Amino acid sequence: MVRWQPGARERLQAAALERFAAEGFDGTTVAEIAATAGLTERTFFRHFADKREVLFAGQDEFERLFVAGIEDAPDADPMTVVATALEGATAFFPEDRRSWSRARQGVIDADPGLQERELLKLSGLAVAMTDALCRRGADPIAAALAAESGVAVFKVGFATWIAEGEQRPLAAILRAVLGELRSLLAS
Amino acid sequence: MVRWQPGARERLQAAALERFAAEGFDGTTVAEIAATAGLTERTFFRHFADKREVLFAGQDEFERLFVAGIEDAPDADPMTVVATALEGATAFFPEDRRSWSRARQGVIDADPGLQERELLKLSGLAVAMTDALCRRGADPIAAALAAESGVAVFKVGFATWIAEGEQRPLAAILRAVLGELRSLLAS
DNA sequence: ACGCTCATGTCAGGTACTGACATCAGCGTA
DNA sequence: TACGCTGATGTCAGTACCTGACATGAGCGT
Repeated sequence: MVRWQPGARERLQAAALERFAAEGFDGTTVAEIAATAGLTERTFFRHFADKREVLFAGQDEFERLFVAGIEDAPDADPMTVVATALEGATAFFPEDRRSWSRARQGVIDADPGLQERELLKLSGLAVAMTDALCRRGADPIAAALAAESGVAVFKVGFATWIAEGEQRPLAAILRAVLGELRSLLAS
Repeated sequence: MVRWQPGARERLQAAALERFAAEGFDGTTVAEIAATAGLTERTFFRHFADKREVLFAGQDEFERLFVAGIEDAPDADPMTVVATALEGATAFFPEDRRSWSRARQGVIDADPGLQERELLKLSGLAVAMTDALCRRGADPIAAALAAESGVAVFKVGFATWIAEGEQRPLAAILRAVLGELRSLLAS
């Protein structure tokens, strides 16, 4: 007889998303999530730094993918490098994740606290990209602007991707949004 | 003999910034801040929705200034309109606020929780700008990108403004940063 | 003198989060 | 087999954030 079942972390994540979607983020206590996963509150906090973080595990991997995309891109100006990395990062969001992403985003959009956390993650992404660009020799201001622009394109593109009725894959959307941004700033 | 001194809100804000700078955000309790201001914890929460918010009161006014700048701008493409609004919003940060802004930013940069809140405020700013641009008839995607770009320029410019040794006024810096962004995306 | 308003105080309570210590299955090793 | 180590989990106590309900009392109009 095992004392504890494996996959505690994943069970907690699944339980949290389910409960948040049903009762709302504020309407769900950590103790409830843990109980749903067959664990205790204390164990939840051993797996996740705080209640919000349970929805954002895996972001590190996404960030690493993005940074790797920058490091591996062929020599070019910062914005083109970012565009290349943007392309590569879409591998993190294959088609079969679209409806799951929609559900998760719905939960986040319903709570300012979760939005804060998402913005912090995206900001961390921009910082990591900026650093990676600087390591390639880019000017710091140019690197920061390119990274922030890349994140802005991703935000707008991702929102479009999970919008009702949207059919295009994320990569195609990101290309279109980036094109729009370029023409916007050409004036 | 008065039962309570006026300016409770301002006293709380001053006490909070002082304590945060000295003991750190986490190392300061709301009860301490309130006591420093000669009030109780409960009163603190009547003035500010949560502990973080005490550092961000006044952001609404800044946002209104920004939106007004967009509404009053002469007819032009979205990015030019945003550039005009950016110009006008610098009135919120006159020279004599620079060192105060530096101190406040130092406190924020030292705590992830405060960074989250700052990002949420900036995101709210971008949303308000997007809406204002849409009301002027801009395309939603173009409006969102212009607003996000404007906020990115402001972030980078503001960080430069409060950097050690920087002399230029904010407006001049923002013009330069925007120029840099334009040339970055021209390729 | 009366009552209204409104900022504040007081108190009880819920929830997030943390530190310290206990438990116990699995596993290697003597 | 017996022993002890490891590591995930449980238990418990405690702090701080935040909220709802109710009390207080100065200022003000009537």
